[in-house]
Amino acid sequence: QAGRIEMARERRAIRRIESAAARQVTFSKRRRGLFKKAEELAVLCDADVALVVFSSTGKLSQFASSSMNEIIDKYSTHSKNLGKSDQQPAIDLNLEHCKYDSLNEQLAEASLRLRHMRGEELDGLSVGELQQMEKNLETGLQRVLCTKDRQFMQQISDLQQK
Amino acid sequence: QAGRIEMARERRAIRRIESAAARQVTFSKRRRGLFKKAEELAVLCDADVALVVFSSTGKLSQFASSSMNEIIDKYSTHSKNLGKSDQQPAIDLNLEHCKYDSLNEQLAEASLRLRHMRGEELDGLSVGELQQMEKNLETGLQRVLCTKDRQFMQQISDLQQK
DNA sequence: AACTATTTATAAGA
DNA sequence: TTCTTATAAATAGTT
Repeated sequence: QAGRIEMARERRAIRRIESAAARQVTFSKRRRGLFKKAEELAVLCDADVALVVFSSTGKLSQFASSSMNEIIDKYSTHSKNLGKSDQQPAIDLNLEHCKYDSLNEQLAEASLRLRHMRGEELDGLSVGELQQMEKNLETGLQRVLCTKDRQFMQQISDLQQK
Repeated sequence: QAGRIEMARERRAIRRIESAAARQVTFSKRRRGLFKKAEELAVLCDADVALVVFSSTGKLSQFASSSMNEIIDKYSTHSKNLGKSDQQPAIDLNLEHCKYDSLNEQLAEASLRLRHMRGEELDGLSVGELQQMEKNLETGLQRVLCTKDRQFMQQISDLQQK
């Protein structure tokens, strides 16, 4: 019985189903079963249950006996208080939402700075900003030159050792 | 059949179990089953599954096929992008998710490039890459200097007109 | 915790 | 996807 799972007709080991079609069919069936069980547990036992499933194609399904955000918050608090903090700092949903919004802004800002560094789209900048960039570019250039020289010398001494 | 659930010996309606003792026993049994099913779905169908359960006494159990925080993160992103409709999965969830992922990658890449331009974290770079950067920096510097000069001259001619 | 009668879940096929 | 059906698994009540 070990290594076997619920089945019918034939027994199937618990391993990734290779055929994408069969995997999809099984996913459909089992997902329905899992969600049903989740809800039943919540109702019968007065438990708070949250279930999030992403299919292998990235499609989301979810169930929450109360509010998903509430449960996640509760989970975060709980795991934070355990000190054990499984991974990252506990998840603050609001923080996460902001993250997505600000990601776009940060990326826009970073790529604008990069274009500036390449000397593009400089027209809107003030003289002070241009001077600051000049300073940054000169510093960067010096460091790149130093690093390049160091690498050349390293290569030379490597060759001399042979 | 409606309103009935998996059972044995006797059928039981899906309602909160009043007796605390019986509720606790059922909770134990069903929780085990639910977690098993969750894991099986994840393995068989290559799905990402997160399950959080609080018992009626407030005790936490959890299962996550990968990292709980990662899944919650993913969920947050999705539901954020879904806007109000927090039930039905949207058709382009996958697209949204990819977008978020790639946003992070792009931002990471952009900020690394910026640090390189400032002469930081150069040690991993090849001589060829360093030479390319040197060229870019010099070009950028030239353009910044030209723009700065142009702005100075503009200021002077502005003053002369007054 | 273990048992077991019975109901569900589900794999395969249509 | 849905239906059917044979069979495995889950589980309610009991011990």
